Amino acid sequence: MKKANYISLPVIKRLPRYYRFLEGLRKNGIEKISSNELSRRMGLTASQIRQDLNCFGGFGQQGYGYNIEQLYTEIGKILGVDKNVPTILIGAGNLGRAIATHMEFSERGFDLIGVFDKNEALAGQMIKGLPIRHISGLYNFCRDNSPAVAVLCIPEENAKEIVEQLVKLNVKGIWNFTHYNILGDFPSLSVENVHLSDSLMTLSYQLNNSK
Amino acid sequence: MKKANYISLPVIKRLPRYYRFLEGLRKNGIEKISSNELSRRMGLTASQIRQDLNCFGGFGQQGYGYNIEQLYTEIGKILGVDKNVPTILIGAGNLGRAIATHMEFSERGFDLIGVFDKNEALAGQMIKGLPIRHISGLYNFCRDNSPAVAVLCIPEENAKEIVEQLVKLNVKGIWNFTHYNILGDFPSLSVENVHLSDSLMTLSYQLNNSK
DNA sequence: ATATAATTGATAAAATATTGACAAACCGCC
DNA sequence: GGCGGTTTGTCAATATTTTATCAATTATAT
Repeated sequence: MKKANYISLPVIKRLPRYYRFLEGLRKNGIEKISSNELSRRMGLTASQIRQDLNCFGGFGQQGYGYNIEQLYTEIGKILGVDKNVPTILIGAGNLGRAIATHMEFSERGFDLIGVFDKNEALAGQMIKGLPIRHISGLYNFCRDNSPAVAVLCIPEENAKEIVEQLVKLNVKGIWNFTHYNILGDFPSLSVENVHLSDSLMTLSYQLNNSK
Repeated sequence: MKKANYISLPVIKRLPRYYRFLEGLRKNGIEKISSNELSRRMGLTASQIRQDLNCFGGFGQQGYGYNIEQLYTEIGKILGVDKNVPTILIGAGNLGRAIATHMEFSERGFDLIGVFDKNEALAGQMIKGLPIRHISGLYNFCRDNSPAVAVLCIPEENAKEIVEQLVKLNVKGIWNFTHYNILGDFPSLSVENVHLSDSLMTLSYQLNNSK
C-alpha cells in the first residue's frame, strides 16, 4: 500500500492544502468525496489529486471515492501533525509575538516550549503562557530541553550566528521568517522559509500585470 | 529590449528574491556581478538566472556581467516597488497588527492608509500612525480613498463576505492571510496567499522525512 | 592594438510536472 | 445476485521548467 519513494516538492507543498480542505469537509460532517468533486472545490484537476494521493498509497475506492475521515487521518500522519516536536521561538518582536499567539502549533505537530529575545527589557514578559527568556540562556535551555525546531523572527543581521548556534545545539528544523539565506551549509537541517516581502512583491507584480 | 510576453509563475516568484539579493549587494557597495557568482551566492544555477532575467530584456553585458545598480532598478520597476498603491488592512488582531508594524509597505510599492476591525473595543487605537476603524466604516472609506489592495488578517468565517464586499468596492488585489479559498470567482482580482500553517506543515513533513 | 579570458543571450536537450485516457474494481439499485 | 453507472489507480501523452551548450561580444591585460 505504501510506496516510500521520493516525493516531489510540488506534491509535498500541496499536501497541507488537502489536509486543510479535508479538515473543513470533516467538520461539516461530510463522509466521502470523489476526486472530481474535490477538484471542483479546490480548483485543481481530478487527475492531479488522484496522482498526488497515490504517491502514498491507494486511499480511495473505485465507485465510491475517498473516505474523508480516513484520508484526513492518513494525510495527517504523512505530514506528522500527530507529533509534538519541541519548538522554540527566537525573536519576540511584533512578528514573533504574533506568530506565537496566532499559530496553532499543537494542531500542526509542534509544541512551543520556549521564547527568546536579545532585548533584556522583554525578559519575564509572558507569551502564550511562556516567559520571554534572554537569548544568553539559549545554551542551557537547549541542553536541558532539546528543542528540535526553532522559529526565527529576528533581524537578518543576527540570523547567521543564531543558526550556527542552533545547529550546534542539535536543532533539526528552522521556520525562517528572516531574509537570511540558509544555504546547503547544514545538510541535516530542514528549512522552511516564509519570505513575506517576497510574497508582497509578487502581489505587486500581479497587480501591475493583470489584464 | 523588452519582451512583454507571458512570464511563467516560477520566474515571477523568483524575481523578489533577486531583488532582495541585489539590495544587499548594493548596500555593500558592490558594482557588478556575473550570473555565475550570483548563482553561487543564491544557490541557483547560472543558467536559470540568465534565462529569468532575459524574459525582461538584456540587462547584462558579455565579458562584464550585470551592473548591480541598474539591474536592481530594473527589477524594481518590473515588480512595481516604485509605486504607492493605496492599501488597507482588515483585521487588527495579533497577526494584523504585526503585519502592519513589521512590513515595510512603502519599500514594496504599497501605502497603508487604513486599518479596520469588527471589534468595537479596538476602535480609535493607533497602529503605525493610523487609527483602527470599525468595519462598518469600510464602505465610506473606500468611496473616499479608493484603496486598490486589501490585506486580509481575519478569521476564515468572515472572509467570503468581506472579499465580496471589497470586490464591489473596486479593490483589485488581496494579500490573503486567511484560509479562505478565493477561487476564480473574481477574474479581475489578483490574490496572493500566505498560508502560514501550510508552511509549518511542510516543515513538519521535511523533518519527518529527512535522511 | 591585439590576444586572451570572461560572460552573456539564445537555442537545444533533458528533466520534471501535469493532464488525459481507460481498464479494472466497486457501489448501490432493482 | 446481476447490471448500469461511478470512480479509482495507472500508464501514456503533453506541457512546462530547468539545465547544458556554444557562438558572439566585450573587458582587460600586455
